Amino acid sequence: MFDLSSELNEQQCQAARHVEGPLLVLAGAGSGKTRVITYRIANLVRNHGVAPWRIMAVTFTNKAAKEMLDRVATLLGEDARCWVSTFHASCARLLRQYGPRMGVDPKFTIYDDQDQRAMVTRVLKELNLSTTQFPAKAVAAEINRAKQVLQGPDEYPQTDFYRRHVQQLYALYEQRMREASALDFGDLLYRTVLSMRADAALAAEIAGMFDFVLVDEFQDTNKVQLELVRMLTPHGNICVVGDDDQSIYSWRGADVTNILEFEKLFPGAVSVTLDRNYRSTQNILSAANGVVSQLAGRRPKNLWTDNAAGERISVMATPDEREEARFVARTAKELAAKGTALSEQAVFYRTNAQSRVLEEVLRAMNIPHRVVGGMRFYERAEVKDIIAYLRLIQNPADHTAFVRVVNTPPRGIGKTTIDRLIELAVAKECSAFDAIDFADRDTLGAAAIPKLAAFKQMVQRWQNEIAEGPFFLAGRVIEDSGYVARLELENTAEADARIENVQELVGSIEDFVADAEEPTLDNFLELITLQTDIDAANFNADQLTLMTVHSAKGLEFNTVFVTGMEEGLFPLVRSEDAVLGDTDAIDEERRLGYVALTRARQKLYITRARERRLYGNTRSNPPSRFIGNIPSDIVRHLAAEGVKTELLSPPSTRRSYGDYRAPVGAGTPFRSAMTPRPAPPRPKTDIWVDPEYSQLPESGSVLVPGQIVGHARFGKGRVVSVQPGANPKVEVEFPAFGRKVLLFSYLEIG
DNA sequence: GGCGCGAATTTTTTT
DNA sequence: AATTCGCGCC
Repeated sequence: MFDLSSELNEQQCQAARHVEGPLLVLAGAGSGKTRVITYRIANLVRNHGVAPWRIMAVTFTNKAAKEMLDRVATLLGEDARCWVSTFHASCARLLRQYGPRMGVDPKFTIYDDQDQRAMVTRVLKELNLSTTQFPAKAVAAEINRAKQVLQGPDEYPQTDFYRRHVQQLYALYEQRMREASALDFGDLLYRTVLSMRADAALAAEIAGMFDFVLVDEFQDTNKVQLELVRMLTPHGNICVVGDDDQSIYSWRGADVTNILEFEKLFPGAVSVTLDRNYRSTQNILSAANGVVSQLAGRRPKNLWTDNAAGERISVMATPDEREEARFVARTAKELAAKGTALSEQAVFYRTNAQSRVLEEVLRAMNIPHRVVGGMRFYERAEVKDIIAYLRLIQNPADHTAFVRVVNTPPRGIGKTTIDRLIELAVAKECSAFDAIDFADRDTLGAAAIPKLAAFKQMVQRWQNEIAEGPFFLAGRVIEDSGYVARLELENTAEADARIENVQELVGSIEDFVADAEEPTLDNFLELITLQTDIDAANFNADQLTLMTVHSAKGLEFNTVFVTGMEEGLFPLVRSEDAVLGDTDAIDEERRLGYVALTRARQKLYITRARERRLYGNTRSNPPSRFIGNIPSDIVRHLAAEGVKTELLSPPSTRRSYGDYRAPVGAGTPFRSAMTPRPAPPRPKTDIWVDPEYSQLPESGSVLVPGQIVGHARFGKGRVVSVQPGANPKVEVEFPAFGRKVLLFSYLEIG
């Protein structure tokens, strides 16, 4: 017998023990959610004789899926394999398996947002619509939104001029996607649900595969996902886990009511609240509770802990964002010296734009750091190019891939040629790739035809070698297409960096081939489109982590810096929202604030800049209302000279933060919180000056000629000269490779 | 087919 | 401020 009670607290145990019928687990931050899920699975398997493969667990990220799988394996052994994957991956798998019955080509290619936008742009062109009136991005968003509420082109409301055109675009988009054998992310869910709705036998067959279904992060599910979950669980054995206080993706279609009204949606549901936190100090929890307790309409829970009070929350006000960054850098360094590894510390911000100054300062101070998010590896142009070639091999109808590489590197196939070829393809009702065969002198320029034919032959040659696998094919592509040769010719630091990225891609394909059970091209392509986060592997290096609050969800660190805690920035408010008094938007910011604070285990620093430059202009923001929501007795206001500063702002005499307390009760116009601060006279000492780092030279100049630096490919070398700029370049002399001009960011500084 | 200039755009982004 | 994008011209 598998004993739950010795491993779990009472609530956890109650949840893990639950067997049949709907179960809602409201799991506060740090309450041992994953533990409950894995123990519940173990309980089902060990104590109730459920076959692991009849349990389906759905998560949102591959990382979460992997972690769950690992932890189940720890409890039950490697062979106890349940179906753990993301919503999208599950659907992709079903669509491949049941393709013909679902009206989908089982060899479909998955289009990411970029590919989708390219397709929308094409359709816009085809319908001769202006891209200013109908921005591809907005149209794509509209299509995604429609799919999230299960509206096809026919159901799409044509209520006004704009929507009538979007409807046309949507319809043609769907047609072209079908012709390209392509599915966008939204399609994966939408098509699965649609087919199951249309075909009761199929729905029964799929639902019959699982006896128990479990959904993690349920507060982030949207309507299609809910529908899918319902169709998968006619038996009612559905367990969802989530926290409405951490719902931060409503702008992407996530619908909190799914979790708020779970009992209504699944009658007879049992709900368990996990409100004991094992992660954070009492003070950190009190701070987080302060921020979130202002919310109306949340599921009641009061996170508590047995942990010690811990340090007070440090709140630091700096003159500007540069000083803010220096404070963070210096503090992180000090803490590292005292034993908190950099990898145990993280810096959060509301918008990616804020990372820039932080990066500059950290770089100047030689503090190892990594930025999560931003441009992802698989989204880089050169990586997408090579992948587009691979996609074309697998699916020559893939329109976006074709257009992307038919003239990359340049092989004399111009815009006009491509446009005419697409026209021809539309006329012949085939893919652009196949249309090459129909090209004659009447339809295309005489010079273009042999070039296109040669391109087609090249791709077909690769297709004959498809069985050799992705690693072999990637090598072929790089060689035959002349892609890297062309970059080598350019001989610039940027081109070299791109070559390195291509090589890194090849390396990752090699890893895939070594690890995967079935290292086919198809599997590789599916993996990389559905799995975007490759840097997870490097998480162990001793580096300070920088990321947006959104990407921080689900993670925890010993020490957390939450930066830019200013009205307007965090909570981030666009002026239109403020005029409307958009309480929903502010509520979501509040939950975001809650997520940020609850990531910290031991130490929490909140920083704000009195003046900040953003998008070209300087503005001075009052402190975030969230700071005012933290009980003042657990806050330590930092300013000059560390310790003494506590005395600078005793709460009784100077309510400098209290002035910005959020309006009480819903409906209070947001504006009232924005009332300009009456600017209390502030003592000079309130300005924190760091004697050591304030005089730092501008970024890039930390390198001086003669210095020894490292490089992944060329090893150690000596700096010859430095070219400053947005992307600083460094000329380095390598013993074995000679002089190279390299991008600063590719160098390792010892 | 490539280059260059002006204009627009800048919240978050699990897949 | 900075980067990206699209258009127009050579």
